[in-house]
Amino acid sequence: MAHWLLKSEPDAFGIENLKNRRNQTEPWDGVRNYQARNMMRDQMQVGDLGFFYHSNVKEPGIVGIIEIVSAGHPDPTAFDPHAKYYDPKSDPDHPRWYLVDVRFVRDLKRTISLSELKDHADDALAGFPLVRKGNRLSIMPVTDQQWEFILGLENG
DNA sequence: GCCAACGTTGGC
DNA sequence: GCCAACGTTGGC
Repeated sequence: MAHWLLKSEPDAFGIENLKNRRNQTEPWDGVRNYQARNMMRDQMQVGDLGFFYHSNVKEPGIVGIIEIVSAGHPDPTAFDPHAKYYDPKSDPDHPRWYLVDVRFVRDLKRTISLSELKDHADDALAGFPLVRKGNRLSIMPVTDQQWEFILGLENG
């Protein structure tokens, strides 16, 4: 089982929104980045767990845990001319963009802030894309060691 | 609001 | 294939 981190701006869709969805489940749509697309399409598996990360807020950080509940499949919002993330270059016969469905698992007891994570950028979290300067990836892999380390911070 | 860093586009 | 221009991300 692999681990992931998924970013979202809570102004658009935060973990509170996810909790309020039917079955606390939501398609993670609107991703328009090839690296992130490839991970959803090719690597994510049902049962994988992910951190839910809030970006573009006063205190960016990890706020909860989600589970991947579907394999990658085409993102229908790319086909919809009225959708915000419509992409005319994607069509159902040759989909360009993919998504996975995610389900709320639990809140963290506290937000583990980006600044706290960066404190470990040179040791336990060395190589973790999130703490690298200029990182813009909205979906990234988390190694087992990084996952356990970050979970350990929750009680610290 | 600023701006550095990044990914994408398109001319050549 | 190169790379300048552009739009976006996202921390601060």
